[in-house]
Amino acid sequence: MMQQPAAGAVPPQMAPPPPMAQQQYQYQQPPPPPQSQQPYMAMNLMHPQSQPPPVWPLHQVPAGVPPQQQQPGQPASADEVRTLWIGDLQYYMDENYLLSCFSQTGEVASVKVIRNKQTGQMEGYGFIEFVSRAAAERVLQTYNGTPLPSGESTYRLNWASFSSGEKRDETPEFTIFVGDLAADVTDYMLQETFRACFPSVKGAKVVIDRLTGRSKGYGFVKFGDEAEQNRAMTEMNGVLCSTRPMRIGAASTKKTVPAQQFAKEQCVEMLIIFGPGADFS
DNA sequence: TATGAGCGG
Repeated sequence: MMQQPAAGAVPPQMAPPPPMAQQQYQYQQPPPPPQSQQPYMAMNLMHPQSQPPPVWPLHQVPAGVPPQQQQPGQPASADEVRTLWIGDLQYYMDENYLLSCFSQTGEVASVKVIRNKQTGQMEGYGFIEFVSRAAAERVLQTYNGTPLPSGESTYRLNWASFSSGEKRDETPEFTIFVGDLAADVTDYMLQETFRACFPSVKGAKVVIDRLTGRSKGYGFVKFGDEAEQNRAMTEMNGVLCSTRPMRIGAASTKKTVPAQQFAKEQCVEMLIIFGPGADFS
């Protein structure tokens, strides 16, 4: 059941990586694109009503890029899992924005950003359905961890769990806390600062104040390798990121501890469900 | 300033 997508295996036919991948760091804080001049609005996708529909149907996907050929042997079937979950979205990243991010693949079937039912405010995550599982897989492999067009954060993608059951990436990760960050440090800068020395870096997150949109001055870096995590704790402490030396600490609480801890939690859950006298033989 | 983490219909 633990079938992970092959890491790093990027199919050669994949469209060029996301728009900002070439621009390594953007040191100035890029303001959210104002509604009026967003490039992604130039897609004839404006809905006649004031509220955009929650899902853009396939036939409305911009015609700029012709859809890629279906992979031979991988036809889209009704039950095939082809939806990705996307997180870490900023408040202004709506369906149009997401669509523009992935439109160059020509393989987006629908896009949905989740909103609060009461307030209508976006919750910061959404779903992207592709025309095939292969297309979703390619996007997951090539986009995940790369900067969004805005440059301020990185794509956080995973298989959508509702329809996919086991597909979510549950590989272990080891997280550190990074404090004392300069105000202009982005997810991507933080990630690349560490990745230069530690290839197992899986991602980085600068914590943003949801109200002000500004950095709270601290963040987290995830490693795939525990030894690198430990090494980074000492070797990167005091190292400059942007204009200030970072202060590194252990990330507190759960979720840092993978496999073993997970198994333990499962056991506890079994105990709660079946009681201490249960016979599992 | 100092410890995120959000999976719908």
